[in-house]
Amino acid sequence: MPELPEVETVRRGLAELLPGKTIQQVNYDWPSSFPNEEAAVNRFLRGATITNVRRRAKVILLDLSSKYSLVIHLKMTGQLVYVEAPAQGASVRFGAGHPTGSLVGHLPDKSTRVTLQFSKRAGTLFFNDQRKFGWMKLLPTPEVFSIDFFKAIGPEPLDPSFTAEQFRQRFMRRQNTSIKAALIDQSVVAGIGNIYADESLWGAQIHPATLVRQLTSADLNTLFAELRFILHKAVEAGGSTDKNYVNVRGGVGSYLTFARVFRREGQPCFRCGQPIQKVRVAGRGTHVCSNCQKVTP
DNA sequence: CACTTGACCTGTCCGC
DNA sequence: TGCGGACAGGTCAAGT
Repeated sequence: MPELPEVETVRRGLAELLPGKTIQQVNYDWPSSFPNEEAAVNRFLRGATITNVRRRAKVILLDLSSKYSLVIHLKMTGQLVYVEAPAQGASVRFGAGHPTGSLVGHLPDKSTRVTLQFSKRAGTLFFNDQRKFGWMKLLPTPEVFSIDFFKAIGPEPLDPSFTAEQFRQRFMRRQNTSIKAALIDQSVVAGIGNIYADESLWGAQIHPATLVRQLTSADLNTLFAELRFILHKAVEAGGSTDKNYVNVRGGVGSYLTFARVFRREGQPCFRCGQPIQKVRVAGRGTHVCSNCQKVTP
């Protein structure tokens, strides 16, 4: 569920909190969540100071003074939550900022996979991941972008130098698939998942099942503009909290209060008033107004 | 090569 | 109330 806006929100939160902090203690309980050799952890993570916090696609990079980086993918249910307390535990106001109120939780909990405790009582970072799809990998900083994951990742959609022309070009080799499948394909453009694919396709009035080859240049130009608008709006809102997503303080994102189709099945379309439908496209639950998002003939 | 499907996991919800 | 199954959807491996 964390897509570009959620991961960027987490990155910003970490960037305010972590640089200058030194990792004193590391605890982990699930191999696939933390696939690192004990020796490497001792040499390059314990005792290292965090120097920088970066993002590429849906991945967060914590650069370390050891010249290694902790590369983090949250996948579906990953959370990075910081508390100003030692690792033995602390209360967190989960859901803070949500209109229905907040829930006080305690960390670590049963979804905690990795705990990083900082020295000089500088707090604790918890990596929680209910479904265990996410991971934290320790890699030499100069080599992080050489791993298989990054080799096939497309450009950053919010990079100011990324143009509509380049955006259209990226779809050339995905002519025979649906526009939704192409949009969530990370090798075409980075960072887009189910929420912002549906939202931007509604904005561009394109039905998600439309084949790429059926779209005109004008359609793709509109989609490019809508996608950038939606992603900017979502970053501004601190992302979307559907089920699991929280920011580094346990608070929720508010984009879904602006959402036009996502999780609005049965409710009236803001453009034409017809009920939003939930269908299946590219193997994903897909929200669409079939009245005003026409399949291009 | 282009494209689709299943696996990885756990929690929630729905029908019986 | 419990129980099985569908569903949630990011990425990769294996399939057509």
